[in-house]
Amino acid sequence: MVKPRVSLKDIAKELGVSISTVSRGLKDHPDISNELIVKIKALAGLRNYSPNPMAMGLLKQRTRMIGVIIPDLVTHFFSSVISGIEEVAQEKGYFVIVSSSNESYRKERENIQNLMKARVEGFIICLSQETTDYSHFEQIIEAEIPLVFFDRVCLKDKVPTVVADSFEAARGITSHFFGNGASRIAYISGPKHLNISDERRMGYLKGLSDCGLEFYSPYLEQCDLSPESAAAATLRLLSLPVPPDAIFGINDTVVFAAMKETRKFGLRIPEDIMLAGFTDEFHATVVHPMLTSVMHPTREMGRMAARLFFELTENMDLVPKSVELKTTLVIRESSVRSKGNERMKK
Amino acid sequence: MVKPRVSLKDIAKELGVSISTVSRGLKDHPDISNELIVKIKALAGLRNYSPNPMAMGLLKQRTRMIGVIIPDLVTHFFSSVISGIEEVAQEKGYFVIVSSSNESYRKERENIQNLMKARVEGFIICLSQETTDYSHFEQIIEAEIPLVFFDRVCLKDKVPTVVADSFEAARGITSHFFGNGASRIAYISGPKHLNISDERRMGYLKGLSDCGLEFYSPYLEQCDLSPESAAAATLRLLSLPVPPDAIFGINDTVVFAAMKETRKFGLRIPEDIMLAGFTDEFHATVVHPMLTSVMHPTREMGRMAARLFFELTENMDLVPKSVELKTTLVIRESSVRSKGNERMKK
DNA sequence: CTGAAAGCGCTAACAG
DNA sequence: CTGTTAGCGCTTTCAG
Repeated sequence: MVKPRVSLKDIAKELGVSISTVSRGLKDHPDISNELIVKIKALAGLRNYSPNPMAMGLLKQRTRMIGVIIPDLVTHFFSSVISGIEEVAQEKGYFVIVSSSNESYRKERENIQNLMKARVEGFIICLSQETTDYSHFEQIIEAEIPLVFFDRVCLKDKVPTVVADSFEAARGITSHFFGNGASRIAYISGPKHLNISDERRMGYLKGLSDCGLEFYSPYLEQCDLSPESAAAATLRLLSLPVPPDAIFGINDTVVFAAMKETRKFGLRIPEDIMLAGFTDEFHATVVHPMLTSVMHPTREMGRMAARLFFELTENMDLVPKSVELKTTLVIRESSVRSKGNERMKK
Repeated sequence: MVKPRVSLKDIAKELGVSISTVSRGLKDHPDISNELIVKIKALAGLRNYSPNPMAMGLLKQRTRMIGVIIPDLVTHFFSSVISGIEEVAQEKGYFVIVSSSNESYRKERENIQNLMKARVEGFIICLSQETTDYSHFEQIIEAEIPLVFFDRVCLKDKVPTVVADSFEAARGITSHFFGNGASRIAYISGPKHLNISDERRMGYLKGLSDCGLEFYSPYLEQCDLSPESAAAATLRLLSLPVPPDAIFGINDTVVFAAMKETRKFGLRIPEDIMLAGFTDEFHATVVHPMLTSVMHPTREMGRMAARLFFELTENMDLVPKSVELKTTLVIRESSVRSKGNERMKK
């Protein structure tokens, strides 16, 4: 097994002083003579001493670990948010333990239990798609363990949250479509109970009415966020007696699937039908035509979530803050009928 | 701060017995009376007791944490490998701490230092692109801390590794191109010192000679794995007096960039030039034309790395094992000139 | 059958 | 200026 690392005791013995002297010397305690401090530090450096975090943790009851639970690691959005979290966690000397719920409520609960057992100091969580019961979160709150939600959120009166301005963004996409000549605009949403589904739906409706368009309920489609289900929703839309001439989806993965389906259906993008997504993954510029998409400040979302988390650790009585991050509509080929691949910001 | 959790002491006090009795009761020690065991377990369950991992860690000198260092989290390949690692780690009751080196040698060293300080029980690492000096790895080995490499590897005589069959795969792509009518086959490689660059290059050369093609050195291009640098390499290839009629790249990201560049250059895929990638990301089927790619068993690579890791923790004297995982060439539109979007496996 | 005591590595209050 | 002691939560001899 692993070689035991040097401890204060080892150094103390080697120097012929007591353990506490070494401990103090290492932190420049004023009571220790300068020469001793120098000697202690020299030896500690030589032996590559570093304090045992478990001993410290036991003493201070702190693990410096944050538990992060996300629906899916294998996604540009989530992995990018995690980089953001990691960035500020590292600054603060914290480690991040990521567990994926795989969009499963059961797994989400399990992950929380496991991480609580591991004594993480708190949680940063994005709800699984299935989650409609919040008792496991209440449990965290009751144990007075810091908790922050991002993107998919709940219990906003008790828990700080970071989200994108979904409403505004969906409204923006809708009127962008309209401005480019579309009048039969469809939206493929996600599970109803998710805040992001709902807010984007509201923005969509507002966008329609802003443009003087009627809401036609078959144009409001739904999927479970998987490519397969998104493809099926797309097919339903395209098969309508009067099919839409523009579609946007709750995220880019959904729209990539819609894009494939549209092409299979024999329609041209954007000539026959315009497309736009949400999140602006790297791959939006890789597909052809390049995908118009609402760019999320994903890394910043992670950073912000971590910042809220640390605010909370410092003061658990804080009134839960809700941060809404601005998004940007990045217009690309998939929603512009005029020739030219312009790429302009809203 | 966090509420202190119940300890053995709390339960012991409440039951009017000693701490050691509770400790024994919880693990069905034969010396404890059955009724006491029942009472102890009941109360422990009620109070939601779980042993403090730091106390255990201090005692047993084990943290049950694995440090994983990868070049980049925001990539299908790496996040998928990590899911695989997490899967088996979780089975074994281990946690995974992921840090990204961002392809930086400096950061890679730092991450190792930090994780050693955190007393992870060992490492699973994929080298950063910049890494050519291996002293930080030697340090891990000397400390007798378990270490496993995957994908980008080094020190194979000392460290167990999991890689894909790069040589065979590159050879396969080359002859697939040839079989589909290409004769001027180019390869965009990555940094020279990476094993994956080199093995794929060797496979490419073997493939050429298998097909009776001459090696033409301008067709062996190189990039630093960024989309920008891949695009530049592509442009150099396309601007050659006699440009290639087929290109494959060291990974899909590179080829996505090549695809964009090719289109910008005004060439049709696959009519004018065929393309193929490595890794088979999800997005290979999203681009148009769909990308032929060498499918990596990414999740399995993670699982295998974790398995090797645990073998190592159980016996540090094991002879380092090198596992090579089979890949599959998934043929899609980007490399097939006949009409029809066939999708067949090799 | 059960309790007391030592020790894992460290800090901090209390003595000198 | 430096050492001793207690204690963080737990397991494990060693004594009852």
